[in-house]
Amino acid sequence: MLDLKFITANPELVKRSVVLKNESVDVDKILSLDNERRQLKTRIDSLRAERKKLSRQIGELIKQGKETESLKQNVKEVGSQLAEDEEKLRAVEYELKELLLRVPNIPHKSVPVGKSEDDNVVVRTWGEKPHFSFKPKDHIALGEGLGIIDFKRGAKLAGTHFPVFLAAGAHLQRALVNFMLDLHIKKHHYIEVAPPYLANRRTMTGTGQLPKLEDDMYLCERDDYFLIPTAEVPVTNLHQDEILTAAQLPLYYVAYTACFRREAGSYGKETRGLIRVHQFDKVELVKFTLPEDSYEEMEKLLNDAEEVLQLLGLHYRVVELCTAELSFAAAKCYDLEVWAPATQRWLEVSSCSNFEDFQARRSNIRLRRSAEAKLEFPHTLNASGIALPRTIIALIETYQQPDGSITIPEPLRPYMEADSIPAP
RNA sequence: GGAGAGGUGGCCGAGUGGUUUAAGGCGGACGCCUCGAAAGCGUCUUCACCCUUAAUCGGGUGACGGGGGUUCGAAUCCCUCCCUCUCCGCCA
Repeated sequence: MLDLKFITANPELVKRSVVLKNESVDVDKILSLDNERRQLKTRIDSLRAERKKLSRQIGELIKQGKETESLKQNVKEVGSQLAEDEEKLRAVEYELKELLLRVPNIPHKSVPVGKSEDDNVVVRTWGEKPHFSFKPKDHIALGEGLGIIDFKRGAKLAGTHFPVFLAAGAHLQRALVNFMLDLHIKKHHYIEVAPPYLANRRTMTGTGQLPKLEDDMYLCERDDYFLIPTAEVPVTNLHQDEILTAAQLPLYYVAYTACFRREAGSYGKETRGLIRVHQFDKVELVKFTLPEDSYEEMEKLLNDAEEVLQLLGLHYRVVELCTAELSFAAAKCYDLEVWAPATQRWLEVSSCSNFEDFQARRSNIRLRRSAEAKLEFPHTLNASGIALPRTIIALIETYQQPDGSITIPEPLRPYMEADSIPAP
C-alpha cells in the first residue's frame, strides 16, 4: 500500500506507475474521496467537540440539581447530525480503503520500462548448456521411467497437476530441502521458520495477495482460511503489528513450506509435467531491512539464492523484470531461470523482490530507530531459495546418463546418501 | 464442541455512567547534582487523523481486543465476533 499522503502529493507519478504495471485503478477517484473524507472529518470533529462540551455541562447541572431537559434536546440534535455525517464518512473511508489496496507499488527508477517478457533484461548467465552424446529425455520420460514421479496417481488422488514423488524422487525432494536449508542457515545465517500453511485474510492482504489474487488461491471456506501460495506470506507477516528496532535489523528468515496455487486460467501445453503444479515445495528467504539498506541487501539475497544453483552445477541466468512484468507489490525484481536441457526452456525457479515499505505499511510492521525517533516502515524483501519442481526438472535432465541413470551432484550426495539414481 | 474467567499505553496494573482530560508503578528520554558515575531530585513519555502553518509551534477529534447498539454523555451497560487462560468432551 502506498501512503495516501504520497498519492495526493504525487498523483501523476502514481498514475504513470499504474499504467506501467498494466493495472487499473482510478487514482482521481482516490483524490476526490480523500477530499470528501477530509471535509467530513473536519465537520465531525467540531460537532463532537461541541457535544463533548455540552455533555460535560449537563453532568455539572445534574450535580447542582438544575434542569437539563432543554440542553439534552440540544445535544440530541447535534447527535443526529453527527450520526448522519459519520455514516457518510464510514462509506467514504470504506471505498477509499478498497481503492488504496488496489494501487500497485511504484517501480524503482532503475527498473527497465517495458511492455512484455521480451523487455526483461538478462543481467548475467552462469555456466553453460550441457551437451549430450545421446538424445536426452525430458523430465517426464525420466521421472516416469525411473519410477520416481507419478503423474497419473497424483491425478487420481487430487487432480491434474498434483504429482506424486516416489522412492528416490521423494528422497530427492527431502535432500534438496535439507541441502538448501543447511546452506542458508549455516552459511548465510538465516533464522529457520516453520510457519502455518493456512493464513487469514488480514495476513493475505498484508503481503499483497488480497484483494487482487483471491481467485488464484485455495480457500477453506468454512473457516475463511487461505492455503499459502508461498512462505513469503506467513514469514513476512510474522512481525505484523510489531515495532522493530534498528538493532534487530537486518532480519533474515528462511522457511521451507509447501505452496498451493490454483493457477486459474494458466493451463496449456506449456505446463506439462512438473512445470506448473498446484502444490509444490519451496525454500523461501525473507528479509526485513532498514530502508536505506534494502537495495544492497537485495543483491546479497539474490546471491544467496544463486549459490544454490551454482552448488548444484545448474546452468542459469539472472533476469531483471521490466515494469510490465513486475508483480503488484514489488518495486524491483530479479528472476532466476534455470536451463532445462531436454525441455529446452529457461524455467523460473526464484523471484527476488524488493517491496520497499509497501508490504510493511499493509501489514503495519514498523520501525523505531531510537526512543525519541518517529515511527518508520522497514523494507521487506524475499527470494525463493529455491522452488523444487523446476529445479528437479533441470537437475534430472542435466545429470541424466546414457544408461538412463541420474548422477547426483556432489554437494547433494550426503543428503541423498547415494551418488546416483540407478537406471530401472 | 460445552462451561467458566479474562483482553486497559513499550511492559505491569487501577478503574462498574459525568474533574479519567486513563491513577500508580516499571522501563525510557532530558535536565540538575558530580571530576565522572551511581543514588537522589525535577521535567517529560502512545498512535492515527483533521484544522492552521513555508515548516516548527499551536488547536481539535478518535483509539481501553474488533464491530454494532443504548444514552445528553460509555474503558464502564447491552448485542455480536475474535483471541488468551482453566475445566470438560473429542482427537493425531
